Amino acid sequence: MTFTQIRTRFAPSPTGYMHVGNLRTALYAYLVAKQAGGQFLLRIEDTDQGRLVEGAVDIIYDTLRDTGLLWDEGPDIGGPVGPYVQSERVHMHKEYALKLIEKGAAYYCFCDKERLDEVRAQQTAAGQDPKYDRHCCALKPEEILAKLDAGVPYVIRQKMPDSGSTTFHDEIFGDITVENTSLDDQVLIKADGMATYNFANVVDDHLMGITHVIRGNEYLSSAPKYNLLYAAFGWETPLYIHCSPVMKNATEKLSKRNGDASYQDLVAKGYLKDAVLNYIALLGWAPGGEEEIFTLEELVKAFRVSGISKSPAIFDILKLNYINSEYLRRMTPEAFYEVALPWMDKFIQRPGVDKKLLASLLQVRTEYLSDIAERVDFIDAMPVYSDVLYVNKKMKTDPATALEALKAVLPVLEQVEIFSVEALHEALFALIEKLGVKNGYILWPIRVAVSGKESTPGGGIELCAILGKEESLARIRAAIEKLS
RNA sequence: GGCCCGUUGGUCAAGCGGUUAAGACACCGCCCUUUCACGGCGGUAACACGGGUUCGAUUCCCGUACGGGUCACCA
Repeated sequence: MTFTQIRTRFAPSPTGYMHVGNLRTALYAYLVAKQAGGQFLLRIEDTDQGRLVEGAVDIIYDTLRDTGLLWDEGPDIGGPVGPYVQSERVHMHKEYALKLIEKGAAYYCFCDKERLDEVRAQQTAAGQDPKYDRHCCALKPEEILAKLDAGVPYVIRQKMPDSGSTTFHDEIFGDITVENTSLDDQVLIKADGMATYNFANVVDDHLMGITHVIRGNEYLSSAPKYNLLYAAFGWETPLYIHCSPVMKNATEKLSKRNGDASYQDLVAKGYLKDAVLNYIALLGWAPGGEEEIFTLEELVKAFRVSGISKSPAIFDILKLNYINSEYLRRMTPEAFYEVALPWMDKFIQRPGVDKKLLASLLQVRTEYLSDIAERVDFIDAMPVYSDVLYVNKKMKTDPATALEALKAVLPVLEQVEIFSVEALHEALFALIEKLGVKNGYILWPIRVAVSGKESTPGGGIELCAILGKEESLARIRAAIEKLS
């Protein structure tokens, strides 16, 4: 099968969570393909049967679908070059391994683990690099046949050149050259008949018409071996794009064990999926211009492989907060209300709270949805607070003036029928004018009296409107008593 | 340890032989404001180190240091 378009793939192994780094690799692969009008494929690499984790494939599907990284071909939807699950391609891998043996680029190996360990131990003790000693490479054809007939377990190894060097090109790192003698005769087909990743990915990428291989740079040092494989088959090598890892800090990669920055965790904390995707696109990639906020469609247009950086990037939750709050702020009030409602419901039990009003106040103050919790905690119950909160230099207030102000406020509020922002505003500003004082002289004490906090969503007027008449008056009376 | 790769402010990063070394986040200050936030304005802060090459190095080369990756019948 030949393809004329650009084809990329995301090829995760289903061994657990979807990390931010994985997701970024998927995103970059998607962008490279879509930008050129090509195809983005999903292939599940499950050749290590021992490490499979139940449900992991679903996490991959869900995450990709959730973020809009839709694949054109994959295990669930099929395609022209299936199957898309690596374990279902064993017969192809085996077939190609055999071809390699015919070409003299691979050979059977019957060494068992004990011998291998022993050889390794000796080499290490002698100060040499551990490397397969090619014990089975020297086997005569009849010896091989005899062992095969006898059912001796075997693997198939790639035969590396004895001399010279191999150069491969990476779009990010440039040309990298290694001495062939430093390459080990790696296993291509395992004793269980499955291909190793190192072999399967080469065969599958070729058979699937993959033109751009995008993956983490832990494969950088293996890449020369892949090129040797492509060369042995006489296949054209794909373009390589090896991405540096996303780090938790300067020395540790981001991982489930290290922290909580898996995609699922971030969404659970109330980060928007578009914001997460936007942020991770920026982690290790620089857009040409000043703009940093991109929809997926915009990323498709703006993305350039040349903008990917070589060095690892540290995941910065503060920057994610910023991106996320930017998304939140750009939403319509209605849309924000929709996403904020479940969180307000979760943290507010008091009936009668005007959540539309609250949402409008929360919209510019929220960084991620779960931080709504501490912003609204005063609604259900007055926190314990100190009277020093009444001290505000700019407003020229202190506990004494606050007591005075609240005593003046109470009768005025008692006269207000409906606690709407408009009605409260009118009544209180009339009082302010009558008294000839600064706004804050009256309003600051109200805020503290009804919330017990110095930072709240909205000022005293909004807070009273949210709490309603009965509760607001009760809190103000309690405050007067507390101050007296 | 061998091999491979990387290193610009606290973080993400632009830069690609001559620049006052962008921008964003964070931080600080000011303004606005019924606080915080938002918004506006301004500020602190960086080329890991040592040698070359060059009229001139953040940029090119070589070392050193630090960090990462890899040396599996894991991917």
